[in-house]
Amino acid sequence: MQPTSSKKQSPNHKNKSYHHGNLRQALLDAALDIIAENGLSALTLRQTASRAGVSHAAPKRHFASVLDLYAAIAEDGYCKLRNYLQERIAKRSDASLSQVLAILGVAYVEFAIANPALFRAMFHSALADRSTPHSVEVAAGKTLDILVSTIEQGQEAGVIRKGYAPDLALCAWSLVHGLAVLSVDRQISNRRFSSEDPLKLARELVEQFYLGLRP
Amino acid sequence: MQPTSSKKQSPNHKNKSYHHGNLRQALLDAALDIIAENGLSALTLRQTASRAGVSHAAPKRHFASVLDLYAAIAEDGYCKLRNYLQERIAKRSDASLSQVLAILGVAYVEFAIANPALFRAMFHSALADRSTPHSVEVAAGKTLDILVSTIEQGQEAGVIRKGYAPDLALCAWSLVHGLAVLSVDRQISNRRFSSEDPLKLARELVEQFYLGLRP
DNA sequence: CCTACCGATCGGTAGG
DNA sequence: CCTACCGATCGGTAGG
Repeated sequence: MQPTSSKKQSPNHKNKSYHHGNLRQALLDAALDIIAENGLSALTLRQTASRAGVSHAAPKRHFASVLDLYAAIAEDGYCKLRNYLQERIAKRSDASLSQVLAILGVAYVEFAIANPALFRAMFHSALADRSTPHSVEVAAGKTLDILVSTIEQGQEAGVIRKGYAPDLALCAWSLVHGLAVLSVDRQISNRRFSSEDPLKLARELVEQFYLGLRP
Repeated sequence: MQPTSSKKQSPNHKNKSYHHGNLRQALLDAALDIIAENGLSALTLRQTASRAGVSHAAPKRHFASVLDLYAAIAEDGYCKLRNYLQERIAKRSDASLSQVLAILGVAYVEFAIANPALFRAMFHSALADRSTPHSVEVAAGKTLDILVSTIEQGQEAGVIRKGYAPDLALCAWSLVHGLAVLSVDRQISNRRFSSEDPLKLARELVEQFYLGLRP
């Protein structure tokens, strides 16, 4: 996967008027750059506008507040995550349902480590304080559906134990989400765990603990 | 467990001079109140001082910056978490090592849900952006040691599979940390999961998935 | 989408 | 630990 990056301006095309082809996307890219470089607390509308090369009044058309900006980042992030998960499954079309579950779990951690700023922003608690916008709910639901439907198929095939599929999905999600969060927040690398590579640990973890999903 | 709360001033004792018996603790309590009410982004030194009833210059003696304040909250939080985990184990002195592991896992989620503001602050990514202060590392290490030593004892007793204990501890930690984070961030209650009570889910989750720790 | 303003709030400091 | 300042930055808005 490729890191999100921003091209400030078109190189030789009418530099005088800053009318972007897609200012909204430019602002989203700029926001992720800011978060990646200076952390979540550094994200302001003014900084975002400045980095995107527009005046501080310009973002108003697209994002009424920083919370709206966060929501857009989260929605975009869930879409990217969903695409990444689906790509990973598509590459292994011969995999069994149990293997697909493992692939999803590892891919989730991969995504978080490859896009730490995006991942942090997606789960930033500022979003949770207010009621989550509907657009974010929808995007998150679609992404989570991949996991739920895989589990349901596994139940039909008899390789996953009975139970309410969304609950089992939450268990599987919690496991890899915890590892992803601890990795992104540097809680792991700072300590004395043997595996310097969190992905290696993710594979072992998924392999061992997803036993809890079997009949 | 009792929520952290702050007593602003002594009721009838020399109200003119705001010399607290323990300003540092009063500031920590005020900070948690602010986070609980208005979120992490609302925490500033000035607001903290104001809520503690002192001038905005007063905190300087105790916390040079907001990051120092966060570090102190995190250090305090790890100590509280450790005490809570040990209390929970002490109440069930007859439990087997496998049961102790399950108790620790559920208690971790309980702590997060009972102290959401503290839990969020402990893992606030602002801490992770900078190198974690040594005092926080020490407090976190002591807390994590409860889990590691339990696993080591379980390995000696033959009820936990072989392997580098800190790695196994990280697996167990990731599982409950993921559920705790998703609960605190309201990612669970908003969706279609059946269990309205995250603690009920935590018990099932720990019971099923800690199977991955068995030989 | 820009410039030129505004009031509010922040961290910081001098002096007591 | 307080008061009284300071420069910087923020979100917001009027007018083009």
